Amino acid sequence: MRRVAARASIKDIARCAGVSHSTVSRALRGDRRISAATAARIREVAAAVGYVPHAAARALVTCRSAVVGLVVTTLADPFVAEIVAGVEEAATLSGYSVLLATSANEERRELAVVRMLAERRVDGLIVTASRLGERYGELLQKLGVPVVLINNQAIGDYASSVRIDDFGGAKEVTAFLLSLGHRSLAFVGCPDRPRSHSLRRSGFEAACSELGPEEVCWQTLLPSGQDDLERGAGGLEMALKLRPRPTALVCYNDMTAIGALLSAREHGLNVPADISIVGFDDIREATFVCPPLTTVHQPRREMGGSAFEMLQGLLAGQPGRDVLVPARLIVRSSAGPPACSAAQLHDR
Amino acid sequence: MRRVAARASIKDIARCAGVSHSTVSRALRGDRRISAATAARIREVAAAVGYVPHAAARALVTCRSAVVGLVVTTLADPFVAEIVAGVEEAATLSGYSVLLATSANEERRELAVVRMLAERRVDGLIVTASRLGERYGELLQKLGVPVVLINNQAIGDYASSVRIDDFGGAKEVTAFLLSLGHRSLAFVGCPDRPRSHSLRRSGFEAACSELGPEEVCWQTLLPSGQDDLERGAGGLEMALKLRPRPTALVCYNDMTAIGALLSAREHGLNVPADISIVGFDDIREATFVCPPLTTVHQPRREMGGSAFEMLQGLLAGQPGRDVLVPARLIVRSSAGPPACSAAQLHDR
DNA sequence: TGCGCATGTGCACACGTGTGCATAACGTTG
DNA sequence: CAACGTTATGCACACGTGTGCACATGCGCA
Repeated sequence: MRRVAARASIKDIARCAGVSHSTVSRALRGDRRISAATAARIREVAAAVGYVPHAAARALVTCRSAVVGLVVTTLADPFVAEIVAGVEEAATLSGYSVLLATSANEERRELAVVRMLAERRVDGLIVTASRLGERYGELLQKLGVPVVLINNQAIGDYASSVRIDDFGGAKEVTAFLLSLGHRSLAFVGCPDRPRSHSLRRSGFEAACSELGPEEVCWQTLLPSGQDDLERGAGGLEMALKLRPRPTALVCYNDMTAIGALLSAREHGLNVPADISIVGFDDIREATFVCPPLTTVHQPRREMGGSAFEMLQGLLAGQPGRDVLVPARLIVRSSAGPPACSAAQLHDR
Repeated sequence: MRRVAARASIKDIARCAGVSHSTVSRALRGDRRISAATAARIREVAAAVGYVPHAAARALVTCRSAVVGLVVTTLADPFVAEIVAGVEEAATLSGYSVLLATSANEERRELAVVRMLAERRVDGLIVTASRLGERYGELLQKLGVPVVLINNQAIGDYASSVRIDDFGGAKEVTAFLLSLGHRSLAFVGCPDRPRSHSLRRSGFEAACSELGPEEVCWQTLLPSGQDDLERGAGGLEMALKLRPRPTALVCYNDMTAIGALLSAREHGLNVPADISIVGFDDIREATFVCPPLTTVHQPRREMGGSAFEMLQGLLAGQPGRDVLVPARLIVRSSAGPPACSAAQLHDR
């Protein structure tokens, strides 16, 4: 029971100021019942001894830790990292701290993570695009603490969540391609992420449907592959074999689009002259790839921020909501008008 | 004083099992003095009531929180994010949790961060490439807790730290360029980050010096600009005006190299045929840029991991060390042999 | 039987903070 | 002058866990 780090406590301050520790506690917390003179003296002593309140002790008695847990799949993904940045910023602004945990989509890690967060008695939880989201009901029960999901992939639950408008974004970028004159399009999908995949696909189809099947020809490709990059390359290969050959690819996300882009380059195709390729997410790489990617922007930082604010609302007793964040079209140069090329005419 | 979340405590278990709470505490912690039968019964009851230990209460009495603070400048930088991932992984493996804090290199934020970490009574602190590192002595005193610095930019202190071998990496990539036949080189620097800048520059110069000034011509460019991208572009502009014109640019980091690359493209120059460009860091963008960047790899994840292990060592009473992490040359296609072109001959 | 020892358990306190209630001092009013 | 309200403070307990020490029990041995 030896004390390792001997920091001044309110009892020490009380002794120095000649009052009881309760008076110190109240004075430092700004209780108006303490006389101005006493409060001033106490604050003076506190500053003199370098008093730093002990969060754990306070948490013990108040049953509030002022800590939120943030569970992500992996921080290696810059997409996730920016969401984390948004959460951290908003949390700090409200006097909360962020306990970071990585699930890596592994069952064992997830279990350990939940256990850790339970032991630390976090006030609330934010979970991004993880499998954990699927079992959020279980989570809620286990931790007994409000949970907010970001870009949750589980279909059909009605937790509090912040999601990008997958449908609207995909529809908008597809409409953009149609307005450029494209009449044969393909969607390169990613069934691993069921919810956003089906929503983006629906948005793609909705835009095409508005012109009608006699006017425009569209279909969905589901290439297999280890990661998005591979699937993108596979999507391009599949597209090249289609007749009529698509003049534009709407890819599930930017990494898929970049995969398709690199593969197109290998096939000696010029983007966008020979084929237009668009993505979704607007990751940093989209700017540097050549040509820069036309895509749909997700305001990741803001999404992290509003997730925290929603969590704060839940903690204050407000009901949960399902917030849809609008997506914004970013026009760069990977999409252009379809070349009325010999190849294309020939294909017909 | 109403309890919000009523969780079972060891006292509840004690009541159910008909023992004292001390016995429960000892049994759950594996104290051998408790008889096997009692311990088994207690564990059974604990599982039945869904007991979850209260980390804050334990921290209060043991004076150890099993939490480390991790201070970063910004998570928006994927470079930083991967270090965070490495720290988190190692910490979790050792039963520690990570409290994340962003300083944004702003004085006010830093103050708030330190205050927060002090209140939470973190056991130790890891600081990455921040201005905070410069005042680590002050930090140490204020928090009274071991600190490990990653890629610290402050020159001349001897804290525990993990650093990439800036000198060795820059020397290796420069030697590679020389081996390709380049004889006129420029280093595009970034004086904002004094320590790594001067070390990389020294590595560059050391490699060149080995061939000697009569054999090879080299110099350092210090373009101004808002960010690395701009400085890279500026570096290229400056290089184009030099006589003899450098055939290869060694850039402070990948973002600078990418800036130079994009600018070269705008000037109608072919990389690497007209000019070779290499970077440092091996960020993800380096793979996707066109042509893919030859660069020096920093094992960020591993560096985060060893920073945590060092911190654990400090907590166990081991002395601080200054670990230099070897950098590895990554050959891609932004560097090639210098064209013995008309332009170059003409310039002489 | 008395003594010493090993084993198992409980008592009581500690950690630092917050708060309901009692109380003391003081001023106001009937 | 007494009753009462207001203001300022302290007492005592609570939160959940860990641990030094005392103590009870049982066993072996002189």
